[in-house]
Amino acid sequence: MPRPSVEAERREQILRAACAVIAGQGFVNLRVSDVAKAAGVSGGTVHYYFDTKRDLVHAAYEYNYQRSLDRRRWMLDTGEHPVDRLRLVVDSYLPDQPETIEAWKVWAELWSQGMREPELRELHERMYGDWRELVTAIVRDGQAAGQVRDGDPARMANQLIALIDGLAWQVLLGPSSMSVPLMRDLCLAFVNQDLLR
Amino acid sequence: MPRPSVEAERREQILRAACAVIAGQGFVNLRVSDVAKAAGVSGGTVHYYFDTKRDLVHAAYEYNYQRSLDRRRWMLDTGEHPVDRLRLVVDSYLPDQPETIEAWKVWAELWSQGMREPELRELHERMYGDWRELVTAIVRDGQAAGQVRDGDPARMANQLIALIDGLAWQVLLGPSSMSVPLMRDLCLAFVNQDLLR
Amino acid sequence: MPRPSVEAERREQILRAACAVIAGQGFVNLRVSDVAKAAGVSGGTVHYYFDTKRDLVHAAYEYNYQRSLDRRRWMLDTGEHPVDRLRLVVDSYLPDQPETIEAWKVWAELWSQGMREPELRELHERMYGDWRELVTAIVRDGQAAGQVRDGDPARMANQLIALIDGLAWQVLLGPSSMSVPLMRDLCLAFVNQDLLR
Amino acid sequence: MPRPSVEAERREQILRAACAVIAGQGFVNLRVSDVAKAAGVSGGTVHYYFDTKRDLVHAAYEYNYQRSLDRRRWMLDTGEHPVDRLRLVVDSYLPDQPETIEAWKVWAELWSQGMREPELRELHERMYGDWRELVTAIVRDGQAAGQVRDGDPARMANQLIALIDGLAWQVLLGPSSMSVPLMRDLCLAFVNQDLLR
DNA sequence: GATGAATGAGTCTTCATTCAT
DNA sequence: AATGAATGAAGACTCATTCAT
Repeated sequence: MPRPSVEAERREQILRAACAVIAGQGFVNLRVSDVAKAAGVSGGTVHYYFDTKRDLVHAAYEYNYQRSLDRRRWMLDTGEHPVDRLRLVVDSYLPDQPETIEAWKVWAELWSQGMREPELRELHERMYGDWRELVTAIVRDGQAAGQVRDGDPARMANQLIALIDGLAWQVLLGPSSMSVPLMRDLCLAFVNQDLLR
Repeated sequence: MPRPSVEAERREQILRAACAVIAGQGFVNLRVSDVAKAAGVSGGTVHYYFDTKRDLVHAAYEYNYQRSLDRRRWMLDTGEHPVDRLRLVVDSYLPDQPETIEAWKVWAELWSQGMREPELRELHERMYGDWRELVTAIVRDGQAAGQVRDGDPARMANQLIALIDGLAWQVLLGPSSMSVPLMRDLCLAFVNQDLLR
Repeated sequence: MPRPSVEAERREQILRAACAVIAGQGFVNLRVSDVAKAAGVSGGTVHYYFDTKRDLVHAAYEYNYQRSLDRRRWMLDTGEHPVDRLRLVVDSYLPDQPETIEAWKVWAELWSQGMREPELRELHERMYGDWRELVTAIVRDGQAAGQVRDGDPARMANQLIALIDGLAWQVLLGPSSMSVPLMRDLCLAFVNQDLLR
Repeated sequence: MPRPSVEAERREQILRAACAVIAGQGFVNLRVSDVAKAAGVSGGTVHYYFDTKRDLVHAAYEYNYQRSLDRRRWMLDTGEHPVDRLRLVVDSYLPDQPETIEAWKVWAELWSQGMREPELRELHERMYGDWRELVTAIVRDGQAAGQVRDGDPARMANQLIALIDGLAWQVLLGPSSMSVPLMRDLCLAFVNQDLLR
């Protein structure tokens, strides 16, 4: 009697481990045996689920993205005003929780690798495009509600996102030079000054 | 009578090659034999100048930074008004020339690795701190000249830098989604809207 | 159901090969690929069982010692008179069989390396101490049986062992100058003259 | 005006350094650059005097032997009675002075390598033969003087030498288990008991 | 005579991948 | 479905040796 797919569960367990390892030691230092150990399975098992290291890592990037999205999906459906949703975007992006930090680090690895590998670049463009669209939509909603200035919503979204990204890197690389509260402050200041009417 | 030591020259030749390789294929895929080939020397020679691959790469990051700095040093000494200097900052940072793109990619690798290796993090903090200081100084000059708004110049510099960084990543990762002209436009818009009086 | 772990067996197979290689070409010329070839496994496999060349060689020295001990253990339990047991010691130590010669050569390498490496020195001291103790015990038995002269048994044992060692080196280094029968003769003469009552 | 052979002097300086390095870290770990550094010359210079590492090391063994011989030559010409000369042999062989210890260690390396390399084996046989002959001559003198027992002087010399060698190894490898005074004691006891009339 | 920059062959070691069980 | 023993290709690093100066 086949158990209701142990496979799906095991697969996710491995992907979770892979994200933790990527965040912890970076893709450069990732050995599939590390992932195996972190997942509590044998090296052979990892290859049972993922043909190559490459497949494993790509799947992990995808998984990391989906998880991030799931964590933020409520933001979209919340009844909050668009302006508040914009602020939630900022807050939800702050690398201040273990979860968020891990996600950020995995994301950062994808960026780094995406510069070289076309396939990863595509993956990234898809994900980043979604994200851009999501923020753009909020801006557009804000304009419709008369809370956000006129202007190309895509431009505004891009500026906000870039600001967040740039500051997040600063936080990840030098908490002493750029703290999470300061990052938050600078982002919200931008929202107030440049986006709100 | 010692020959006019060829060491400094050869060392730089190797570092130049290392930067090219890092930019071209990333640190992950860098083999010291690649650097050797790019520099037109033997693998042994690379190790004659750099004990380990690690040393080589760290020195390359440092070299990349110094070169970037040298390329921009004129900006500091130019007689331009502070406002124009701010615009030069933006322009000089655009990943639009082979040179700048290479520098950006190497810089990006350093960020990625800096997240894991304390020594590289320190290197990065030193460099990034310099850069932050440089932009802050221009903002301060602008305020003194009555061209730039009041407000904490460090905050303003951080915002501008973060915006540039975030957009540069977008350009490097997806020229189709974010072009250099658009990046320039968004940065200058920020300067006009948020920094200028 | 785990296979009846093949590890112990394979490990020994590799150690056997390592001893053969050490005896055949010396530690200086030992490449782990030689050991692999001699053991009929891949180079990777050797490293699967021994992290480093160093570990491999140390384990081989230990193995060589244990094997020597096993080969001689019967001497201890034999019902022979102590005097005959002393003669057996001499005989069992003669480098006259392929087996004994190999053991001697490995032992000699350990001596040589033991002069530099503290860890090997310790290993040697432990082994050599055992051996010294073993011979001392026989001498003591001989004294109890009234067959061996009075005197410090440890002194006597040390003299006999040193004589054997010194002569064995001569045999190994110059069979033409020192033959096995002559070595035997000189050792037994010492036993008769200096140890027996 | 050619200086009266700087070469011979420089050559010896290098050989002295080579012996020190061999004694200090063993042949296995000897790099010719180590010898160069110890001699205070460049690596190139070592090769100017010795074509290959092999040549260098062989010459060092030879040099070590000659130096040992020079140090002991007075023993042969001394007016002492043969019996006292035998005791001098023992004393001069004790590894108790930095000089003697170094010589012993180099000698030990030669033994170790001699087991594999025919050329070194020959070198060793020549040296060891000399030494054997020297001790044999003293024994023979002693017999002629009526101080030493009858019997084959070569046998006696071989026993004494082997005893010395075996004990010297014990001292070099484990000063805690075999001290120089004890070594001396055991050797002299052998001389008294077995050689003297 | 002496130097030290340059070389490249030689090895250890790592690790993704395979596969018998 | 899972294991882990075994593999072998890949790559960092060492070091004896060469040679232009």
